[in-house]
Amino acid sequence: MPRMVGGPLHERVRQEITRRVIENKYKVGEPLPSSAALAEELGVSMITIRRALRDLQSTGLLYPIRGVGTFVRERRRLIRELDFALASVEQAPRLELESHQSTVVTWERIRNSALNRLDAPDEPMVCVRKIISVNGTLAIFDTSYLPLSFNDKLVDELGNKSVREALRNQGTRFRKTRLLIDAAPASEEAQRAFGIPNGYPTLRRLYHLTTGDPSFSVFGIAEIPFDRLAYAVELEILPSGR
Amino acid sequence: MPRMVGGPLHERVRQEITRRVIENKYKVGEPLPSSAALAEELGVSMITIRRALRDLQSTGLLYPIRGVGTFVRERRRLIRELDFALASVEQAPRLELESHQSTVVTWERIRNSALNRLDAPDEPMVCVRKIISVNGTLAIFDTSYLPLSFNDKLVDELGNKSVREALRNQGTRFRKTRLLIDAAPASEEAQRAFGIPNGYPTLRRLYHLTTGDPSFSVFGIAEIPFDRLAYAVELEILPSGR
DNA sequence: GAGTGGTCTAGACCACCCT
DNA sequence: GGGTGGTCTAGACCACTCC
Repeated sequence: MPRMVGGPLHERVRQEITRRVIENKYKVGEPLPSSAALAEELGVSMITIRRALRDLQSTGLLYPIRGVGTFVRERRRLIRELDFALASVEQAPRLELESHQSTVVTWERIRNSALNRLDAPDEPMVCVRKIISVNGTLAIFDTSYLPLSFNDKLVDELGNKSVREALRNQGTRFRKTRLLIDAAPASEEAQRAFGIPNGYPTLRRLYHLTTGDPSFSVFGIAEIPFDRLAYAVELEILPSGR
Repeated sequence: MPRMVGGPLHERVRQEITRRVIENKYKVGEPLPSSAALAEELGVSMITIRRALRDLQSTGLLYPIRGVGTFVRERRRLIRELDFALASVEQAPRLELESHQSTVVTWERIRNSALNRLDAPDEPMVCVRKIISVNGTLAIFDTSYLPLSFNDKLVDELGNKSVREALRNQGTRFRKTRLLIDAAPASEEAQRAFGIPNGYPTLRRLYHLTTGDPSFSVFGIAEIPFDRLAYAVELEILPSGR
């Protein structure tokens, strides 16, 4: 019954459902009508409904709970300064609550080929994987690689502090940070960590932290579901340009 | 026949096809076997094959050409300095070829709600939409809003130069730039512009350029398919922090 | 005309949740 | 038990490309 014109049926159904969400006919936290009900109401087959719903799940508008229903995802994105991670603790009081969860520490080579672009070495390193919540929302899946020998005290600290802080407590001082910011479909690990579907867009921050010692630098990737966080940057401008 | 264990069939098929692409069994520029051939070879229904192929299209690994076949997408991502757009023309010689295509200039309000986060005004402005190629690849879908009256010479310049350059030639000098960098599923406009499917991840740069005149500032969004471009940033570090 | 991918359909089975 | 979403199947039709 979506009287919208043009395009495949599943697309028109998708637009109709999107419209209803925007108009607040389908509200956050409440389930949509079931696929069967929607199929009957809109006069299309259930398969077409599922197709439309799945497309809307992969764009983050909806999420399914098996055996319960399909829900409207809440959407409010935090904004964080890109150099948030860089200012000293004293200078940039942490306005955002950040907690580090389910940290896993292993000993392995860098596998993620994206880090090649930062000239990451191909040697076994200490690998720290963790999920970071910001303001109570699971937001960041972080994998970092340290050129360290294991050290119980350090491993302990890595559990609940950031890598940067843990290393700072051990006397390491960083000099420079190189970042690559890009987007990518969620990795399989991120899909599991956040419960997001295949292909879900993520914002990534690839980092290379350097110290005075050229043999000691930290590499890593922070993977962030697109609906959780945005980075803010403020730049003064030289005379002109683009 | 994918003997991989666990998970739904379409997922195992997806992994099998991914493996073949990684191992270069399916090469860039050549078509994969047809859905029917894959269905027979792998011993699953064609529908399951199409499901796997569609998932791989939305992650950018494959792309379909109707009536011809499904192909492996070429993948090489350009890296650009985030402040590329900010340095003066003299100081940062443009290493990357950039061409501006199919520019459309209109008069409208800012519709994209993402720009609200940059405190964009709700008044009609000159809106410039264009597709920008970098090094010969369609890479950026740019929409910018200028608080201007129409001006034939300007509209002319907007056609083949960047907004910043065109305004510079009219005497405008920018002071500061606020940026938001995030990810998002491709907008419908970007889907059309780049021929990418619904839900395709994009990297976005939302910008607010300010001049000395508080009533004159430029807002805009640059939308970039995730496989085209990454932003590089280099930062000196204050004493410590995360 | 033969091959391709895209759409739409019906129907069956499963795993899961709630009551 | 009765609801939900998820998977997998078969089959038909269309639009398109290529020969």
